[in-house]
Amino acid sequence: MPSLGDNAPESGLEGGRKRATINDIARLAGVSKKTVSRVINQSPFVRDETRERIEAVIAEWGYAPDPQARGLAFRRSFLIGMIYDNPNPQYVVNMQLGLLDGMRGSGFELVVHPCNRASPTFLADVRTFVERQKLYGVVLPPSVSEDDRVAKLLNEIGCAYIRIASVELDKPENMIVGHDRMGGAQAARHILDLGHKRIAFISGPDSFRSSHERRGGFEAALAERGLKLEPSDIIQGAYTFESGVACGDELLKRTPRPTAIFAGNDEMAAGVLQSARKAGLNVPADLTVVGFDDFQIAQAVWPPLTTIHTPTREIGRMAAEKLIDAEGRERRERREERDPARTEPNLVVRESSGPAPSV
Amino acid sequence: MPSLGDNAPESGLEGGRKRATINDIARLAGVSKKTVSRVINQSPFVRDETRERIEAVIAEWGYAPDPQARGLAFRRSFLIGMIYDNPNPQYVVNMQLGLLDGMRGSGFELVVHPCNRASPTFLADVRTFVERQKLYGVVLPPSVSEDDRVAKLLNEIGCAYIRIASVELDKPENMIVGHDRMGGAQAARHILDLGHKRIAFISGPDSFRSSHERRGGFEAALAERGLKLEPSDIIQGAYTFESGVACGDELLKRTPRPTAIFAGNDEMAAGVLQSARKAGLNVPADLTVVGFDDFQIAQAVWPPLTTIHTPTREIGRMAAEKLIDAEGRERRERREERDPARTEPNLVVRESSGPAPSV
DNA sequence: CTGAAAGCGCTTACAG
DNA sequence: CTGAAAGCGCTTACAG
Repeated sequence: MPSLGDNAPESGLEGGRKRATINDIARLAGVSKKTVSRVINQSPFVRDETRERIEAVIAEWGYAPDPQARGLAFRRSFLIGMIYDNPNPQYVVNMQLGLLDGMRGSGFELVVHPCNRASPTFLADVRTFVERQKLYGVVLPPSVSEDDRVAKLLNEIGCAYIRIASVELDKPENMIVGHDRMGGAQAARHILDLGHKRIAFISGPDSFRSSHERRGGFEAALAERGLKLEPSDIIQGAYTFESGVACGDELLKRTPRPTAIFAGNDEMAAGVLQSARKAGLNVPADLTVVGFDDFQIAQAVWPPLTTIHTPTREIGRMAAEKLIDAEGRERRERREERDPARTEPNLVVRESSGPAPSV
Repeated sequence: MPSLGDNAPESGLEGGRKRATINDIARLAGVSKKTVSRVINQSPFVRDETRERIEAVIAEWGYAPDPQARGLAFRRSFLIGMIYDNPNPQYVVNMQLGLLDGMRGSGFELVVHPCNRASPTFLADVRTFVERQKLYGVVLPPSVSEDDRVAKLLNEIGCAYIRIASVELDKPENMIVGHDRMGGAQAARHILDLGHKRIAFISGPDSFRSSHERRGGFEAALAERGLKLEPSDIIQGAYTFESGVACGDELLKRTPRPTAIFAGNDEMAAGVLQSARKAGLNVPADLTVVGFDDFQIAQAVWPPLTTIHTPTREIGRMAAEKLIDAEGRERRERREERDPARTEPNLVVRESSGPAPSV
């Protein structure tokens, strides 16, 4: 067999002009195109000897089926959509990278679709997007994932989907569940281990499930050690830097002041740092601050934030694999790799947390 | 004409089961599908009366041509690729949003393709991506945009492309040129206006054109006021936070110390802030720090960074429009909107810059 | 296990 | 200005 590329069409006289089609392969292998189609689609109903001959021709010519033609015949494209409204760039990029990791070598491509859940045409837009592109499937990160109307729509139009969320909102085959609750508990234990008693929590917006889960885990772990947050110890932010500053201001003017603040995400924690600086407080000597997510901001800020690292990219990879595998693809082996621990959050201790001040 | 959606197929007995095809529209309008195709493709060779009749049927049934079928016949998809290796999440997300802005309503979709320019299979990968998906066109942000091999390849395989870069590297129709040079000059003038004399510059890596342009603009504006940077006043970073810390450490231990540092991007400027804090220096009293980009980090850091805002999203919008319009689409009107000033960088003064210390 | 026919939903020549 | 035929590169029934 000639080496690849030696007499591939690209190097011939008509260099790169035309790619081989299923008809070329069929002719060259002396079979019908239907049989070539069978080996492309891994049908078991092909004699080994025939399959090998066809595969050799395919390899020799560097043939790859046209996804557009295949899609037209299948009535379904080889496109996977990511429909999202998460405002954090790093989350978005990490999620995209993770999805791409899971899609690598599969022949699928990723189409990105930011959206606005508050728009009156939101659902119609999603529907148009999915139907017009005949999407193979879609991945929904929070908070789109938390919108049952979207899941209902997708079910109606028969589009495969994976919801990424911090609680099991749907059938297991449609879910990748994060462990925000566990992360909240890790934060609580860390703060408790440092000896803090006056502890406050800045939650994210109510509309995010993660917000409730992080809080729930935090409060549960506190309760395990006999500590209970008063309603006044819990204050609501918006997952933004500015809201972190505002909540910090509010909390730090109190008497007695909390000695530790757990913020629902890094941006708000960074805001608390800002607020503490304005108040002339020293972190971590006077105040411990713990964030959540471990995005870049956690390290760019001073002091660098102790935070809960969440494996966004890994979760994305699992979501894509689940979507693709769902249809009975190979690479079942990879399942082994899927160590659940890899999707668990973990505490990263940096310099914004320290022992409770001995008052 | 019945109102849209009233007796559209979705609401019929076979609710949502089947979308109208070109054949349905042709039959309903009493013409051949070729004529429907003509109105879809805005051919001038259709009698007005015929066109209106067809358009009415199209509107009534909410018909939209299948991009996959159209792509197969056209031998070209309605997909636009973004091929990039820029490591900054905010840049990537803003660029994606800008491209999407420019594509809105056009029927095109965005396929993202991060890549590694150092990979031995890099060019082959790009080629496979473009050819297999029969991409309508691709947008190349830096530093992929600066790779002439990519442009050459794209020309060879006849794929439309737009290079986004800080210098005119290609024919105008293939370029969106940023104004990094102007931004560098703005930084210089600001620092000069504050009375600084001992000024240092932290450049990005040599492999980024923006790095040279920002420096070039900075030095030129300095020269206009009779100031010249010594080679030792220029130090090279890597556009990363860590490199900013390292360069800051290096610069701040000198005697005499610079009173102002212009860093080639915000991340490095944030690093300098960190370094200054370690050295016990007060910003801006002892040291002025100016960044470039105006990404989120510029505001999260303390003190908030004076920096050069670059309109990444707007540039992305222009790139997408140029790619699509290039093929002779309508919306020429929009051209008017294209105020060149909107793509220019501009100085954002925050708290990291102040008058030169009176030593 | 393999193939000939028809079709997916469009467009490109080619006529008229 | 309009249309009938053939084709884009695949797959789905249906035979054998």
